[in-house]
Amino acid sequence: MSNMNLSEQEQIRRESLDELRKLGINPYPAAEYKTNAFAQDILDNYAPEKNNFQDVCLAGRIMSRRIMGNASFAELMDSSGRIQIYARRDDVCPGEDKTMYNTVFKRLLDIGDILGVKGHVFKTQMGETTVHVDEFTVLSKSVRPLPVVKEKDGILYDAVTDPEMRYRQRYVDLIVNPHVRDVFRKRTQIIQSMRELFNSRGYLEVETPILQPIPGGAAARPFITHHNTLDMPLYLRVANELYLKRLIVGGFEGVYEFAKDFRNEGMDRNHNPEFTVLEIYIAYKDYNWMMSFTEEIVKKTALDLHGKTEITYGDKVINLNPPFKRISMTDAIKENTGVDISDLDEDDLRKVCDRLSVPHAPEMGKGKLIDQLFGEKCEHNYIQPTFIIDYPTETSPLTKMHRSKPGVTERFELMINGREIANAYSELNDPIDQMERFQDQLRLSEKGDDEAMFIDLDFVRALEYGMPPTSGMGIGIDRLTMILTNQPSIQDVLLFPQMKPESQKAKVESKKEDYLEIGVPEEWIEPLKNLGFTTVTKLKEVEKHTKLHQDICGYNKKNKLGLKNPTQNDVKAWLNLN
RNA sequence: CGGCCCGUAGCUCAGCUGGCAGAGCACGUGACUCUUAAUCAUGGGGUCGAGGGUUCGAUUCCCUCCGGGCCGACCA
Repeated sequence: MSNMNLSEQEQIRRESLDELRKLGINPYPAAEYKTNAFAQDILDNYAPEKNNFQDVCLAGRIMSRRIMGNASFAELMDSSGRIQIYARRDDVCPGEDKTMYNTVFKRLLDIGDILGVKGHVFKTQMGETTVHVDEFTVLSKSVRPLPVVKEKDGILYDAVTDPEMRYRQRYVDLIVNPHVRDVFRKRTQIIQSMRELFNSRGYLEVETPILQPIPGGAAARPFITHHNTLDMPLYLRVANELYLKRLIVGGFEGVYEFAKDFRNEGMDRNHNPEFTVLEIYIAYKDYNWMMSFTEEIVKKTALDLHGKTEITYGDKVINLNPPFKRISMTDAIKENTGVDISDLDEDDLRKVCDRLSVPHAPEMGKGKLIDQLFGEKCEHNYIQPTFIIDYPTETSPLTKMHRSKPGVTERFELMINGREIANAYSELNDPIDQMERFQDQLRLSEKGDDEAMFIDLDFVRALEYGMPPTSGMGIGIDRLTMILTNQPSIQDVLLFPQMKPESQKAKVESKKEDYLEIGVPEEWIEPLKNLGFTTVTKLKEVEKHTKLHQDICGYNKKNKLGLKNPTQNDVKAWLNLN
């Protein structure tokens, strides 16, 4: 047994496990456990005068225990919430045999175990709604102690806050931090709200490739992988835009996808290597229509979630009630810096950047410089929802030229809390223009812009067959969820945020045979490993066999192993010091 | 990639100027039939993230590494 590596509490729980088995109780039963109640439903709806919930069966995890002599309390947590249970010896054990109460309930159960209970609901003298247990079933034994979080008057004591624990072991976070489950329920609800809206309009939810031969649709560094059979590189998608537009070419009027995208870039509180984007494309619409639709989407999700459009994010109050402010990028820069860039050329823009100490690089073109000015000086100021419209052509290669303003495209981004939440265009559907824009991107790429877009010739071919005028939009679901659930970091709205792997201590251990070969009796192998001599080599590095002998005898005594101590000469022989 | 901070019992955290490793909860044993951060008594539990250095002596000081957080850079 290598129980020596387990903590005391883990060992005790494993012993309880064995004891349960000896009592004929399977700690991991296979059978379905039919419940007929949830904790929250009981708490909300139990009324003594109605005499309801008198034959309930529920299942959940033991979260706390208050063990007394012949009666005990515990708290059971199911998916809906927590409820107190009350077990009395003579109710649980009506006959002579009191084992189920005295031994199983009081001694062998632990915080963290999954338990099923049958009984009736009552109110205690203290007024707490409680399930009086007539019968209980061990449904799953927990052999690893859970962090114990106590709570009184809504204040948590010893709450688990260590981010590493919370993100790496999200299952623990979800168990002991109930509000975390709420966040993820809300995340799903946000997506459901949108899906309802889209489906009610007859738009089609689709799935498009995640493994793409050309990572198109956005300017970003992709993850690359390799397909063995085809012997070719494949990329994890950075966007699904080009595929959805192919479907509009194919004749669907509205298509959407909740897509995981992947970008091989930095990680911080707003960026995770994989993230979720809703992209939606609708034929015969333009970006003006899409702005109104975006307002409707945001308003609906907020209302469905909170019943109001005014939300709190950190120390800010944000009102998501439409209409949202609309301002062109040029006007936004004027509003925030006082500089009118509408007639400036590339050199002038550089001077403006220098004057405002906005960093820029030689390979940046006019569009990039404008983008840079906006990003540095304007973006963070738009706390209330604001549409920034009419982006430079250079950085918008998939967007239709503006119908009346030269040099800009029909594109908008929605800013909330100073961050981009949505991005949309009147989609470029002129195949010849599209091909030229792709070639411009190629030139930028040759100039050193490593995030210029790849050319997708098949996409151009699709446009050549004719795509109806279309507007498309993408919403960053993670960021929207952050705002709607008041979470400061993207890691708080991702169930399993990306983390560096834990250092799995590469445990190189010598085999049993290796120890036997140098003369160590089998019974001493485990103790030696626990003393740190996990390999024969390490053992042989010992210089004083007398010291090792002392350690071994001491270990034997301390752990009450009752083994026969080796002689000094035995130990000397293992080390080959003769 | 740079700056700052953190890593000690299952969990939350103390540990001062280098001198036997601490508390609360949890856990074990005993008492207790409506408790609720249950209570009372009592006991056990540690590779102080890893490795190296200085020192008679390192959880503490120095260096390297690993992991995490915040801020910045990059990145829509």
